[in-house]
Amino acid sequence: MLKIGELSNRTGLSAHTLRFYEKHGLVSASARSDSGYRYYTDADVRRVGFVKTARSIGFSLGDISQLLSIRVDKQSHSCEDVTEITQLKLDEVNAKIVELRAMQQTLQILLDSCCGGPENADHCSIMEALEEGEVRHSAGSNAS
Amino acid sequence: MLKIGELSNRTGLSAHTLRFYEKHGLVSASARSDSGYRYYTDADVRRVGFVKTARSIGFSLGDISQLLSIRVDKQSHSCEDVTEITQLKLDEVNAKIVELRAMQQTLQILLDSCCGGPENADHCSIMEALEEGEVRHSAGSNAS
DNA sequence: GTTGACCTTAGAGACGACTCTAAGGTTTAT
DNA sequence: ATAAACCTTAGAGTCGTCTCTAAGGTCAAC
Repeated sequence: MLKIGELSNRTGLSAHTLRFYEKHGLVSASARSDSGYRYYTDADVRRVGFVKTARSIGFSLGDISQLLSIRVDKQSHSCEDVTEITQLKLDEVNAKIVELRAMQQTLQILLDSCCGGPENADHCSIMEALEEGEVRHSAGSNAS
Repeated sequence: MLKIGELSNRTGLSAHTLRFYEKHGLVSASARSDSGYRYYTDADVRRVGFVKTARSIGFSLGDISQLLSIRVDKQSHSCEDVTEITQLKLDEVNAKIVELRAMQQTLQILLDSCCGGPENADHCSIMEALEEGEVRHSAGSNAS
């Protein structure tokens, strides 16, 4: 039975984050002391580990919610349920990569077109390209 | 001299967005009617176009702020100033791509490891991998 | 019996880029 | 003269994931 600070030390997640996860229904302490302190069981610790691993792969808290509800009742769920979530995530990631590659290309073209020197920017080809809107890019939008 | 709705139609940016940009110092109307309506000049329209183009490439509003201040006084700025912003953006984009590719790989490995069938998830290898934390990935974090 | 490290809660703040609302004032067409 | 379509403002809400604060209660050591 760990207190929140001990769990925090063990997982590297802050106590704040653990409470935040609890508020969002991801992980809660199985027990509380009389004074209200959270006490985490080994099962809780494993659940936190699961969340942490899923998070590190890039699953959103919403995804993880779904995965957790599969986890607590694996009998009632199929591998297909799990792969569906995973596949959707992969699709998302792939879509983002496509977007970012378009940005990458455009930025590289702009950089290649400009001398980058100490000359004044009066005829800077990057500025001109932005001015003209003459920027080819297959996918668009979404800043940092 | 265009009113905000006309500019909105012409640029595809909503009037809300144009006002939002103004609030953040990106684009304002050069003139106002007696009753306070914004009137945009051709120069304003070009400035909005510049913002829109830069945005479509992936520059943040902060980046665009910097680019705009170069734009209004190109003499005092060098190509280097412009390429620096662009290079930083490219670095950001590249870093994100690396991150996403790590996620992509991990997700693909997980998908490959699982049958994805209608069997119950009791021995699902994806769930097991998340459980064990046995997930290899070179870069991590950041969900959708 | 007090210090100091720990814990509690509700709620606010941060990031970025919008998006929308409420409560009005103006312009244009009929 | 009235309706419809436009415009104004300040400010709140949205998304996701925390991160922090204020104002206190609790626990272990000395």
